[in-house]
Amino acid sequence: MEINTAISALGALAQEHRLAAFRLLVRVGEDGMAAGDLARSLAVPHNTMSTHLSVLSQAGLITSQRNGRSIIYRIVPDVMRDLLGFLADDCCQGRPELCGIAVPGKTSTSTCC
Amino acid sequence: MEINTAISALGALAQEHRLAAFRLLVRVGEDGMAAGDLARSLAVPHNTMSTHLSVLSQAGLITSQRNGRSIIYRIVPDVMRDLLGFLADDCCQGRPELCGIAVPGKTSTSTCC
DNA sequence: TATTTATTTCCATATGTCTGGAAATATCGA
DNA sequence: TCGATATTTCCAGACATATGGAAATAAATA
Repeated sequence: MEINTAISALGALAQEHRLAAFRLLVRVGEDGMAAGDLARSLAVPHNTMSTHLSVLSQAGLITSQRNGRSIIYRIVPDVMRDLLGFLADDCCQGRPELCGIAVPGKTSTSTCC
Repeated sequence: MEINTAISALGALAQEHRLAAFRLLVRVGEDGMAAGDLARSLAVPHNTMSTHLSVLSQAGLITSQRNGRSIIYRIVPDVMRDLLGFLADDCCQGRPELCGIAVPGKTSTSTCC
């Protein structure tokens, strides 16, 4: 993962409503959720939520797809996985105990280190 | 990890110079690094770097300790580990394949799920 | 076509962040 | 005590972000 990709993903998640929306989308999985339902669920005005969703979208963390009058948002699993891998990467260069996570399929071994 | 802790940690890392400083501190490990050395290494003015270090510090990601004229900064491994766990948490509630990481010691099993 | 529903875009305001010059504080060595 | 070194704090300008009212766009339905 490129450093600028990581920065915009971290920045996108570093906001109360966006983090909440992202976590909700993660939980609902590939069914996704309409913009209006997200706004209602999180008690955020629709236009404000729309702005936040576009930030998450531009960071590549979610995608949108029109379905009739609604626009369905879904997470992009790969980007989240890459971000976790990116954050874990450094500590695994020499000091695995600092990160304490394992990333399957990262290399030949079954841990990130 | 509390949600506000996560937000400030994410926000602290979502900036070019801070992310670079943090990653450098992760790489040097518990030896840590002086504020001036960090500024020089990353080609950032000392006062600007000082501000960034205080943001990382307030987010709990690093700590400081005076050593003579220098102030040594070190990462706080637990907070990084907690943040990774926090981000991984949601996707592991039902959709482990989305997160693709394992957090040892998370529960009784050896993976986060 | 007109109406309702769903969402986005436009816009202005308020607030927060990034930056670096200059001054203040702290420590060491002479 | 003085000067040099290391770092922080203060400050102000430039820029970016968050918010929500109002209008615009898009789609379904009658």
